[in-house]
Amino acid sequence: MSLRLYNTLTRQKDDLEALPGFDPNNVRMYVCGPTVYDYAHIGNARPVIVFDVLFRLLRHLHGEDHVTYVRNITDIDDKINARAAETAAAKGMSVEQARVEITAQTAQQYLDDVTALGCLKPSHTPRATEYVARMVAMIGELVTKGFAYPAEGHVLFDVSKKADYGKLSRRPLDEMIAGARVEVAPYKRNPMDFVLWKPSDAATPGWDSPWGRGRPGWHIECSAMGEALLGETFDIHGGGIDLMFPHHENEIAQSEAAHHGHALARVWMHNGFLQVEGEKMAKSLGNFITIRELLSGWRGYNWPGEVIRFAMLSTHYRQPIDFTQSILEQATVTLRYFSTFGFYEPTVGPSDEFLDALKDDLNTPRAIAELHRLLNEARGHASNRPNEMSKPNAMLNMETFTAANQLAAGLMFLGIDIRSYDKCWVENQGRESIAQNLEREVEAAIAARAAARKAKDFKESDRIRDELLAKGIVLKDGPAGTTWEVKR
RNA sequence: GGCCACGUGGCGGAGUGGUGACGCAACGGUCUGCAAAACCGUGUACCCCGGUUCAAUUCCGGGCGUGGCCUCCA
Repeated sequence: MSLRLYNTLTRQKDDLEALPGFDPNNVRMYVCGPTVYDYAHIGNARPVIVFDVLFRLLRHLHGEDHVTYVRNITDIDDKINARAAETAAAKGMSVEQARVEITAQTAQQYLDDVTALGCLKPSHTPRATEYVARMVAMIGELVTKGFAYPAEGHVLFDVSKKADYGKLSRRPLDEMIAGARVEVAPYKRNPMDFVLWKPSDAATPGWDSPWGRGRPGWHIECSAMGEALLGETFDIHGGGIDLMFPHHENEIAQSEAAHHGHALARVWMHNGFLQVEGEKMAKSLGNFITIRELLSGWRGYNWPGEVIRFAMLSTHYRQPIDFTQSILEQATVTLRYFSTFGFYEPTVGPSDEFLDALKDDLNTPRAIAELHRLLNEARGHASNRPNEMSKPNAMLNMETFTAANQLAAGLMFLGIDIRSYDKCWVENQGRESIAQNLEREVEAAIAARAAARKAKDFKESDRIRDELLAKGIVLKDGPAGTTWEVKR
């Protein structure tokens, strides 16, 4: 089965490998990365996780050396400048120094956060400021070719020169103009013309250009970085659905205009929007959740990255997702079950059904359903062998082995290393010391309880069990003896 | 105001022109000193109103609801 991806351009699932120009030895993907001025929030996490799974799938299908993934870092932007101006005033440094400091710091936080969510490092993480020269050159080409014009220190893209402008979002130009609520800047020829370059005053970070000192517009950054690292045409361009217009539309206009009309990307992918507890996430509503916050304490728990990631992948990427404490709790329970059989270093790949689900437009919920099937298979067989069930590190026979192995492989494929999961949770509960001595202590207590039970001293045995329960240890009496686990 | 998505059982969430996956929760049972776990089993859903069709949750139209974009917010 080949990889099919829903393409916003065609509004259907396209077979990636069948698209003209696709080269299996050079698969290229670009995803719009963060603007680094503050902690990334949970909404930012969605595309990162989704396209990380796609990155892993592409590497699996075509080989690690044949896939290039670019996720940019926008480190020049008016919000950053505003933040930098504040910091500069407070610390008595130049705005440019402050900008460099803020963006470096925030970019590192971002990387730490998404790493905690199990995301691989992209092949390249270019910073916009490193490509200003290329942006200036590209803007120059657009002016020369008649697609752009300078006006009052700005350079604007003339959308009327691009006949198919609007083809991604499928909104005709006249309709956009009619519906526009924005006040049109007087120097624009056409209300929908957008900025490629804008002037900077002395207090604002800027670069020299043929049109004076200034800074690039947002859209041109991605066009320049994509071209520099992936070439004129690449395979997949991803991002949140809110970026479809105008950002991605404008990227297409600029890049195609600069590249003799050659397509920018073969497939455009957009992940759905995220809400929190049924509402739009907004600072004003008080439901703004950063990744850092989830990891370090939200609603009383330090949610492991694996849990956040799994919760995110339990909904198909194009569907809207309602991010709630409840989905985190459900993900926690599920991963705990999986962990029973997921402790193996997989020696086989994921099952075919698992891979087929992912190859069908990244259908992670279906892939997860397959993991449940594998769990049941592993369990079903184990249940016939009471001595070997329940305990995480139990020995399995060959039948259960394959299922358990495929389960572990599937989880690893999704970027979830179940082996670190229980450890994570124990640490969350602040029981690090217990984690180290846990096994010995608990085993000793279980032995004492077993002796009490044998002597029919149930008062004592219950006391021991309650004592362990108070420490968060749940005992389970099975036909083959007592096992235990850490209660969440 | 214009354009566009989504609306599946108590919750999460696939999918389909014709017996509606899967998981959690619930319920019954086996087991058990009790409980939990495990195992077996059970029930419950396709927003509303029209239309097309032999047949619609699935296609079309309208409505309602939620959300997105049109304001360099993933």
